[in-house]
Amino acid sequence: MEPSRADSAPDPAVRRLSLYLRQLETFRRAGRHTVSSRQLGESLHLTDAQVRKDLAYFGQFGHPGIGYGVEELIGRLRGILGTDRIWNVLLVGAGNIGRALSDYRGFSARGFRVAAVFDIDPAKIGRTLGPFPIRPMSDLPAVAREQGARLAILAVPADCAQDVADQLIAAGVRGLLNFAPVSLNVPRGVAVNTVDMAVQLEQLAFQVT
Amino acid sequence: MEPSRADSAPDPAVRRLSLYLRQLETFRRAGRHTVSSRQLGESLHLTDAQVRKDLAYFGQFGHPGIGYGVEELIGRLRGILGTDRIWNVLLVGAGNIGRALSDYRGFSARGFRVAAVFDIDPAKIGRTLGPFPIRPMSDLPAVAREQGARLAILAVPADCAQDVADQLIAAGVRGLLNFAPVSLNVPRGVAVNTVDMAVQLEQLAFQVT
DNA sequence: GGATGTGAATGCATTCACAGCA
DNA sequence: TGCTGTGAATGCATTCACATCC
Repeated sequence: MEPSRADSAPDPAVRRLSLYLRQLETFRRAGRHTVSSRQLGESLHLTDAQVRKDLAYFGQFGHPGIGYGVEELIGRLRGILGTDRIWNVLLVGAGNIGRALSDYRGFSARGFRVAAVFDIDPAKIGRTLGPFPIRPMSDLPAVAREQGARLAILAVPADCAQDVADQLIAAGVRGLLNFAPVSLNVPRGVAVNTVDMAVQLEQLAFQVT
Repeated sequence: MEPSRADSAPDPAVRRLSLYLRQLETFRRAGRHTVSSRQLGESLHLTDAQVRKDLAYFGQFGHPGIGYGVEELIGRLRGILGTDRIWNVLLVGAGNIGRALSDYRGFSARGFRVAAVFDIDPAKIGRTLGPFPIRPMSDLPAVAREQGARLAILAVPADCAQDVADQLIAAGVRGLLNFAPVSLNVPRGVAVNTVDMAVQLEQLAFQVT
């Protein structure tokens, strides 16, 4: 039995998969060909057992006595996460955060391509954000279909985030990366990931106090 | 016994405290004076028991038969998180993300003030980022001391993040909000919170696949 | 020796269910 | 009746420890 995708891996394990991939790419840049669970773990402040267990949920990728092949494991993890192909991502919100994300190099380096930029503010329509024309929300259904976009980034003010989310979902988007400080309501089958910067700072304030 | 701060609350509970605070402020804007654990939980997709247990780690804030006083609980949570006063935050990195964060309204609304902006690139020194002069890293120790800054935001490229982190810690910073896609090594007593945008998208890609 | 993969044991967070109070 | 606070029970993730293989 060698599931290319786990039947039921713990959620935290899936989150760490991304970190393993990121770290493996660093090892590869450093010219390493093989890495042990202990080394991979130490670089991320995790135990070796944790690393092995996480990877084992998804298959048998290691070589006893040797460790894991860096190149090999990168390929496996990409396959599991689904980033062995390019994802077109829609970006809504041409404000400060939208601008920063529209040409964030970290996205393209990891298989994500911002495909189009939208805004709800009529005053911004027709202007550009870097190389992107800012499009009205009315273009959304057509563009989403053309680009086959299943992911979107929400970089709009809190008070219109739910409304925009609804429109994105109606246009076929299945995963939302939300930068508005609100808890979104979405139907089953749609994934949401909210990044609230103020919450992040609050957590630090608590720990530092 | 009524600990204003829990002796040992689960980490996940502390993270949710920030969400409760955010949601309570929304309830307050809506004019509500009281809220039950069930209502607070539903708005965040949590169970009522979870809400009560989380809050109970920190004290007895509720009124049986009534619920929680919105204004009262906001004050308590601010006190626990340490955001009942203004935090001066240093920002390093005057690129796209740094620019977006330097005037993110969500920070000031929640008790955080960007106090100064730094960059390692000599070409940027002396220029401005919005209202902030971009300062050289050599100014860091003095500014950190003057402002009493214990928190900092790292918005620099991955390959210099560790170096900048070391300098910030040497300057007395105790909490780092890191936007570089790397795992930072810090001494005990320093808190790190890494936000990796590509990792966030990867998680969505996995769930959507 | 050096490393993986994995059942068993541990530890921790969530949920349950109810006593107690308004 | 409505709601909180909390011990007890459950469920889930992590860690341990070892059989297995290079």
